[in-house]
Amino acid sequence: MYARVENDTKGRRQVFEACAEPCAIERGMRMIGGKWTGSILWHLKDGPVRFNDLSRMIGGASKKMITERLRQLEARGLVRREVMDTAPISVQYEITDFGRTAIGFLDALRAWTESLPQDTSAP
Amino acid sequence: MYARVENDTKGRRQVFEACAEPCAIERGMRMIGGKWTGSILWHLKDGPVRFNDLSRMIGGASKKMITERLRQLEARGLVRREVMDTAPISVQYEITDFGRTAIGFLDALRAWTESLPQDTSAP
DNA sequence: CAGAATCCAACCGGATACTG
DNA sequence: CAGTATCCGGTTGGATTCTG
Repeated sequence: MYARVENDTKGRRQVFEACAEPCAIERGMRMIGGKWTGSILWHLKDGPVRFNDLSRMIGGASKKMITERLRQLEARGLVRREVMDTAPISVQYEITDFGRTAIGFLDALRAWTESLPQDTSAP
Repeated sequence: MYARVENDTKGRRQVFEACAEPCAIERGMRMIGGKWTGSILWHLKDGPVRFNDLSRMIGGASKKMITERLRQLEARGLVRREVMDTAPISVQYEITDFGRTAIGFLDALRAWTESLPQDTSAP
């Protein structure tokens, strides 16, 4: 089981892939290398965050993207979604223990990127 | 200097970006998270490899993609291209010292991916 | 051998508007 | 607040053909 094909509400074909790539590097990249995926995981590392807060933390990504990536991370077991019974409604996203196993790698990546010469920004 | 815009031979707009993303995770991902980029770097870690050999090592990627990614890695200083004076012509790609600084976390990624349950493949 | 050129369908992702 | 739905232009990347 490596690729899952479903139809969305309008019957359009949607492909979810766990990646059939034999190279571990490549599979890993497709697991957490998607646009915004790493950032989301990173911003969840210190505790649960609500949807709109996450949206604000990751400036540049549209809500659509954030939602898509969160759903993907949830399906892969890296993130947990929890609906709080408040008014107005609020939803919390939390990194799972499994998700946390990826933080080490992400931190190595962060360190590497920040060490680059043309780099003068904050994480 | 973060985005460079050029026109190709047919005057079509081409955008090369060093990524203006303020988040280091995100920038890093765009630096080495492109499709096949990590794999290429990984397969160069043990010494110079020729174009077609690389192509064969990374089954699934078209020559077009390999070429594109190699050019990108070269432009970013992670890889060196060397034309050997032989007949027929042969070209070697070699990882630079700078490129080698990325191998650490690529290996962390590999280890993480291989530890995943549904994983039964070789790198 | 090591690409470059061209074509084109599929996918991506931002903008916008709407909802319970 | 936390999304969903829809539109749509731009980009991606595979297939194919050609070349020095």
